[in-house]
Amino acid sequence: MQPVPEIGEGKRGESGYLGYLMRQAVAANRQATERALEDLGVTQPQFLVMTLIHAYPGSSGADLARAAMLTPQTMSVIVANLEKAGRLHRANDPANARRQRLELTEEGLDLLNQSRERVRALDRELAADLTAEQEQFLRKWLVQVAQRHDRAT
Amino acid sequence: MQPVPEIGEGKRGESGYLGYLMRQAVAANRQATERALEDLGVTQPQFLVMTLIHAYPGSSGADLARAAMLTPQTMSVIVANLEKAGRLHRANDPANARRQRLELTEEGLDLLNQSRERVRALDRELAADLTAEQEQFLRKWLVQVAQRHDRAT
DNA sequence: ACAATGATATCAGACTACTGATATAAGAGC
DNA sequence: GCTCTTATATCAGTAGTCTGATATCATTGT
Repeated sequence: MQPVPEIGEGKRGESGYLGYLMRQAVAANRQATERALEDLGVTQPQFLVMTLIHAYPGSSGADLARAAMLTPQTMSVIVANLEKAGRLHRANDPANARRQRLELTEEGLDLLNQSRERVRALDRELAADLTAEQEQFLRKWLVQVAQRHDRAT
Repeated sequence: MQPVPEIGEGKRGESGYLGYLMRQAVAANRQATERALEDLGVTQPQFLVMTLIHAYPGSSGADLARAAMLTPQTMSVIVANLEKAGRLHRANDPANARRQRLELTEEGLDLLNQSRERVRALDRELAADLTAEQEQFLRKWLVQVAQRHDRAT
């Protein structure tokens, strides 16, 4: 009663939907990432948001939501969890009473630096078996896929 | 204060983390898929599970969880929502009192057929600009990424 | 026959992620 | 000045996803 194929076989292999294969690969990569960050208590979305705040300090929640392709509501939850853990703090924006400037705390910056190394190592593995041409083709295709559907929104 | 790059620029373009670019592409594709299935009231995970049940009728929740690389608990939620919507029903397994055989209802099968066409159309777009060799390379790489991290579990 | 192990389903709690609705602040146009 | 639109933040509700814990059924080993 379990004729369910293994990864790499049947529809779960090279003959499956491209969309399914992408999701399968991303899911595997996400699990590997979360395992790597587990002992730091950092999730993948939290790592992404800390990275963004570090790159663009003083951004608002709305800014971060746009950058991460998430809704402001979703970002608000992630930011709240990071704040609860003492990894960022909110400051008033002198020019706009509605805006909240988000900045990493010392602890947040420290965690980000530790996390970044591990994530980078995982990322290098992804391209380990590729030639420079293959990697470039891949990157271009991934960006195109994101752009195509983004425009359609 | 919003120097946040557009998709395709800076870290969100070809120079970004491969893992990030993959996620960005998958997120865009998922949004396109959910928009295409919106009026049917079918989500992407629901479409996946209906497809699996159709391919392997009588599977248990645990079987489906393995096939979809999800935990049994997650699958239980999706199955419960599908059941609540009248798209599948549970039947007793004569050989195992614990197991529940999952099967699509008429309505579920009908929805699956409508959904499948739309998803297939989107999937063809993904490969539209690729040569046969490029597509084959891509498929192989995606499967490899999934397999690498799956083995490490 | 019985105990240990494994498989299945499910409860509880947490984090992401969405839509929809609401409230308030800023900016634009008149 | 006043309104209309836009931007921002947040509340409420739903769906998907995880880990951890429990309970029950099946199988295996002795």
